[in-house]
Amino acid sequence: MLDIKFIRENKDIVQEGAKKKRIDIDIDKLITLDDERLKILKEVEDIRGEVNRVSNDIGRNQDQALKIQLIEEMRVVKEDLKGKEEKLKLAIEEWQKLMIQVPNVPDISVPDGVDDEQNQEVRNWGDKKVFDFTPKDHVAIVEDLDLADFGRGAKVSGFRGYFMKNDGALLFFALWQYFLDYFVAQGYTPMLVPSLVRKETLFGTGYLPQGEEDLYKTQDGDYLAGTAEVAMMSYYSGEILEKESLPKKFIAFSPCFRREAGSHGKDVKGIIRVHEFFKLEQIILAEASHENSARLHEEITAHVEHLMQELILPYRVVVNCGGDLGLGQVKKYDIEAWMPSQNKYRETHSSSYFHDFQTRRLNIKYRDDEGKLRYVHSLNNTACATSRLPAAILENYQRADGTIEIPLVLRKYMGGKEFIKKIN
RNA sequence: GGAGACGUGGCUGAGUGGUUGAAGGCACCGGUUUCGAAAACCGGCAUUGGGGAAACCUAAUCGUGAGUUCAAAUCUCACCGUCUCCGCCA
Repeated sequence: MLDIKFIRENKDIVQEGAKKKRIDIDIDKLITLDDERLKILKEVEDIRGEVNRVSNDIGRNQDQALKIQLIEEMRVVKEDLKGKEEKLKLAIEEWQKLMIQVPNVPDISVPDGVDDEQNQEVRNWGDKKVFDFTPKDHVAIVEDLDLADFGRGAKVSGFRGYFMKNDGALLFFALWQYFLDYFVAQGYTPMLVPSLVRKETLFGTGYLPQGEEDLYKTQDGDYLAGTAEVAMMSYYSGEILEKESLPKKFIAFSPCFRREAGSHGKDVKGIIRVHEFFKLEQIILAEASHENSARLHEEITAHVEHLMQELILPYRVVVNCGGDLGLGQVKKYDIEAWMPSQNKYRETHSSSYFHDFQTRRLNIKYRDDEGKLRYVHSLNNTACATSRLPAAILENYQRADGTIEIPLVLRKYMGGKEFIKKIN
């Protein structure tokens, strides 16, 4: 959600921003609605003022006859007020409907483009490994080494269901622990957060109302979140934070649920695209400064790049084009790991910042140096998404004999083991 | 699932129909005092919208939303949440 004042004062910027995001919205119409809203609001407030004044007179007056006369007068005025209040309510509803559709303005550095095809590579790291054999895809690897079970996964959980087992399961645990250790050492607060969340949290983070079809919903009207960001961002909703406590940095772990509606044909095998996975997510709440947000954005991206380098996984960073940005995002980088079997990079991390788009909806504020209440800025980036990251590791670390070399930094989390082999 | 209690400002806590945006306390800010500090004393101190250059004026806000009334923190209803007890489960 943007500030209506900001929208009014920067009409063209907001309209251009929406266009860049390929979102169809009429800002002029919104402003006309806002004019209407303010006009009716003024009328309603004037009448309320009169009612307040006269009511106070009635309370103080001892003259019974006059009292009765004033009460009668007010009764008539109230009739008029009722009609106007009804009009105001409708005007606000229509206004709000449009307000929540107004996207945040993308940063000037965001390239123009329709979808992820037009995302631009910013940099890449690592040599794509040259295999002297035909590398297997991660599906074949996990099946050959008995690291996952998709057949029984589907039997038990349905389409895209999976079990991780043996060293496949241990690899997940190793990655979580490795990433967690790193972020805790960086001063991040470790959190285990709920996946089962209330509707308001998804509105606040901008996943609703637009993303309804991608979310699982319970019979009680709650939802299963697709990321720990949802619960973590809502953690401080409605609160006023101490400026000295900012930036707050969290490394939050949770199961993640995604319906993947509309992508039925994509990645139908394996653990690249699943309905349920686990993720460590970086979430930051910071003071309201664009420079600060932009700096932190680079920082949360750099953390992941550092870890990818430690894992020796070739990757590239792309800056997402306007059309590939979410409603609230100002700018987003995707970090994509090299997948040898597909001969292309695949997204493993998504790093974005929002300014106060989320916190305005969630009502998270702090008091600045002048004592003024301001909405904090929010940012988030994937830290470690299992399953995608282990899939990349398995493919990049496979050997001719079918075994997997365990990345050096993960060995201590896997009992010192160097290779993943088939257990007989 | 059943029964009950409760939800007031940054915190605490009064307030059951009429200048109550809300007493008192804590915290915070300014001042007096002091060599300096503490203590004490004096003063200030909610948010949001609208108008205004400003002083200031005005409307709304006591969990949320409806309702009763000339007038609601206060009465009614629904919802959300918290707590206590019982039941169920671990």
